[in-house]
Amino acid sequence: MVRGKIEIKKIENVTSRQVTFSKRRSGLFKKAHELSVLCDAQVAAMIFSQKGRSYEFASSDIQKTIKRYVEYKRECFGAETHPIEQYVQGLKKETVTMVKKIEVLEVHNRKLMGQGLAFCSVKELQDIATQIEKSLYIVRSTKAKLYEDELKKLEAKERELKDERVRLCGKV
Amino acid sequence: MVRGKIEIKKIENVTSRQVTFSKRRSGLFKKAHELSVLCDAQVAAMIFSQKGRSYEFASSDIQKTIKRYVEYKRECFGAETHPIEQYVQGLKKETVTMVKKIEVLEVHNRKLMGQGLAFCSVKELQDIATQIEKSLYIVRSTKAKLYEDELKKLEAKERELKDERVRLCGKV
DNA sequence: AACTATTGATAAAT
DNA sequence: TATTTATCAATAGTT
Repeated sequence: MVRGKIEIKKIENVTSRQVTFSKRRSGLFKKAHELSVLCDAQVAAMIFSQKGRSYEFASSDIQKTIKRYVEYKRECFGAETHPIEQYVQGLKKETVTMVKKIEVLEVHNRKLMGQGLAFCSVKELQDIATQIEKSLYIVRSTKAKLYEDELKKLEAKERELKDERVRLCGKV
Repeated sequence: MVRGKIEIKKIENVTSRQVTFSKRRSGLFKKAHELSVLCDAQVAAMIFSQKGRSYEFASSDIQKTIKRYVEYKRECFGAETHPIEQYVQGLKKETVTMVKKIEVLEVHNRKLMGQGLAFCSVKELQDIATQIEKSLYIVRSTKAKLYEDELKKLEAKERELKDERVRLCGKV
């Protein structure tokens, strides 16, 4: 460009590279600014040095510019560029579904507990009563069965002990 | 800049502005590219025309560059710049809570329906039976009350009709 | 889209 | 890092 035009390839001399970086960086930002003013455009430029230092220029708020860019990209490539938002949408949907499910369960539960019956029709009350009667039958049967099983176990144990006693008496 | 230097302010002539936009845009991107190569830096530039058309340059993947920028910003300003992540965390937590709630409700529900009693103790079965008996009592009472109310309403109606008939007979 | 006169950018020197 | 200077690059206005 000057005093013997330079080749566009990495400047190996560190000092020289740093100087050039500083100069061209401000040059680029100046150009960016001029473009934004002259043509009434929104311009943003971001530069990261090797060392990770960050420099930026934005004709208006850079956050807005980036947001706008991202939105533009989404329009181009569809939703798949934004897994986070999709994920959030999914979570929200799931939440709504679960809230509904909880409501249904609670209502059902309350009815089975004999609560919130104020606005039930006779038919509904009959259905609930029938269900509860069935439940009661099952629970009682289960309890009875459990009793029976435990009783049998005890009887078996008793027999065992009796046999043991007989054997022991024989030995003595 | 040339043939009478120009002032840096919005070019009012539309054609002229469009031409300048096109020229300076490519100029800016060229400079951006040169900077990235010469100084081994990561450079990104985004331009939006008035019309909303988007142009971009990136020395490497622009998504990466933006991501890097955002990460850099977060480091500067702390987590509060990322309400989305917090929001997602909140949603997740809520989801977990609801899942647990649903499980509890379903288990309770099933027990009240006489299901999943296989591993209940006698004590538990007794408690469930008691609860169900109470429920049954409430439901039956409610139903009886409802019957009674309806019966009263019908009786009232009947009386009304009878009175009506007496009045009509008198007139005739 | 191409040209060109002129300003602007900047590499190297200081 | 800042200034200077000698060149090349960019580009406004013209064709």
